[in-house]
Amino acid sequence: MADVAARVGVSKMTVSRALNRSVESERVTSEALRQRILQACEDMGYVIDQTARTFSSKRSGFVAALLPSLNNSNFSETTQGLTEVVEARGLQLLLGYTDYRVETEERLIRAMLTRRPEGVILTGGSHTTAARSMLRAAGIPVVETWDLPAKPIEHVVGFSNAEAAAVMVRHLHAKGYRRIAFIGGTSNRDTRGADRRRGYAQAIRELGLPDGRVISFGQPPISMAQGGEAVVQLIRQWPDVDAVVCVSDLSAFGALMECQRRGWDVPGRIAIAGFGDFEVARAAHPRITTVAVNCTGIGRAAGELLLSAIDGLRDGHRPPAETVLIPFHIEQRESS
Amino acid sequence: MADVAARVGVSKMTVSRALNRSVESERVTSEALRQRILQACEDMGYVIDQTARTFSSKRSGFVAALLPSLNNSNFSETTQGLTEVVEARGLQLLLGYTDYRVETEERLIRAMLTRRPEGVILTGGSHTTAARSMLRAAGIPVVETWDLPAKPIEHVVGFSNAEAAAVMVRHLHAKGYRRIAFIGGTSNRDTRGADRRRGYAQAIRELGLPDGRVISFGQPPISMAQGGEAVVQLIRQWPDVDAVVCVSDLSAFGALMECQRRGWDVPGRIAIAGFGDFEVARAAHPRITTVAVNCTGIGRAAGELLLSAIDGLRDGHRPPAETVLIPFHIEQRESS
DNA sequence: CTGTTAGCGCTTTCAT
DNA sequence: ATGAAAGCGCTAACAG
Repeated sequence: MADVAARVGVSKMTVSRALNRSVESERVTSEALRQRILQACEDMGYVIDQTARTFSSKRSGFVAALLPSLNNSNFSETTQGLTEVVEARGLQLLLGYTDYRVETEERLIRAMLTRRPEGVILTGGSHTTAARSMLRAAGIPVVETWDLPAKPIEHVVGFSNAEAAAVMVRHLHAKGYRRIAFIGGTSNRDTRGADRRRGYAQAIRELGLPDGRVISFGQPPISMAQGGEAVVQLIRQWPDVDAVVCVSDLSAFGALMECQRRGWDVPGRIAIAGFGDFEVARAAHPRITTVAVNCTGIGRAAGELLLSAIDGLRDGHRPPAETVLIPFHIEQRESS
Repeated sequence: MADVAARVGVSKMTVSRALNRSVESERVTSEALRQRILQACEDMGYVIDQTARTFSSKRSGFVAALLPSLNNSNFSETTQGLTEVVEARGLQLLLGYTDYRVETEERLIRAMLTRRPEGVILTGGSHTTAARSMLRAAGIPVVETWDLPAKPIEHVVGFSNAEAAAVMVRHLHAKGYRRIAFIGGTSNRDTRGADRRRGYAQAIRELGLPDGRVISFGQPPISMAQGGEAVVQLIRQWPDVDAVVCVSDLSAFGALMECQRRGWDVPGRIAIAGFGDFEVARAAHPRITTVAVNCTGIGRAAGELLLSAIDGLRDGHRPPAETVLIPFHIEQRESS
């Protein structure tokens, strides 16, 4: 930077300001001078050292987003929306994936925080105590997504997974189904999955339908193959079942394919519903009834919430914690 | 750090060394003292400032990996393998996604480089000139994966996509199919897809089969829905076709479902083959014949190559560029 | 094995 | 609008 300054005939400070003009909107250098400086940087192949900048200014220029999985069209779309919003503001998005494990999430949060992100986006509302306190201590804005945690860390953009599953049960009930089962994972590692099961169970009770028809199969997130195995077990255990709500479209799809393999008509023998409106649910034959969420919208809203919180913090105040509800709806398709 | 040092009654430097003992394997402080220091850090709630550490030491402690998509089980598995290897060495993996666009990749590389990663993992062998020169200038190890670029940047872990597609064509030919088509995207944005098409075309020529039966449909990576539309167009255009190789399992699956919707028997009316051995190919009914690659193996090999290059660089020498070939094989299933 | 000294490249702060 | 000086928190290098 000193070399560039020398070449243009100004001080390091002026170069620094010219380079940061784009980030801050304050006008500092004359546009002509600024262009000369930028040109000189280009000519000399100079790029600012972000590590020194971060170190000195306490602003890292990045935001961390933690995803449970890198193989999920829902989270992928959310990330897309997040990227749009955050990069438009000149912040970089750095991703990590937790593999649906809170311990991994904790490790990642710790690692990310040492790099001083300006904000953190989490997926879900379930975190270790250590993770919570680290985030609190860091004093940076946090947004939890895809969930409606009972005790949010700060901001939230999501919906009630329990309510969504309940709505699906009521929908199937309205279509005339009466012996409605649920397929999900064995543990509560995927807390959104556990919430959906809870919502299912409650709706069943409220409607006075025969309950307890729950197949738990495999470590979440359960796979297509596990969905297939689960539906076989389901029909063996409760032969009278006429519909099944699956914890996700992936297991729903696995169940659907297994039914076809065994010659069980869907929805004639059994109706199948999924969750998430994954691509596979739209493409399958028959197309799978599912709960559709505006995934990109979650990302955008989370990004905007985070940005305004970051802005607030820079201006010295902390905006109050906000919760943005994202609507969902049932996509009624051929599988029910 | 000074406070911790004061409390333990040593110098800052000793604290620094104790904290870095875990990373470097050199033994510096006595274990007892080290434990006391670590305890003091814990008690005082002190965590090292990674940004200062990075700034001072020129070691960021992270490796950047760029993925084309966050919704692809192949890349997800590769990342899993990469994570294992890289984190075992105390390096953090920071992810970015390019959306299959070289311009986005270039922007990401620029942004990552300002944070001084110790190495970079790229997907594919196609990059902008600017990206290549930035990476070269950065002087850090680079590994390209999932491809066999003609002019690699440095290290490579991959296989020939063209050859893999050719092997699939020969496999179908051996099974008796003669009028074999190809479904892929319209542009060369997905270069691995373009390579596969090239391999297909060459194998067709070498076998003396009727050629030109290529449907290009939509911007890559082409979706399930587009695979479905493409197969309809294919059968309309060349009604004599008896098999189709799809650029990926996703489009193969879309084609398969569309055939079922229209009552075209698979593989009776038309055989369908995919690429990648995605979960959906194993779960579909009928199961989809595909090219299976050891995805996790690619990630592990890439990570190991990168680590040894980083080690070499720390010891002051640059290990010669290496290319690791990853084997692939045909999974013959029910769709052909 | 431990301490001392001197920065790393930038921005903050305070002048002008 | 621009410049000069003073660090940010840590580690490299060297000395003991």
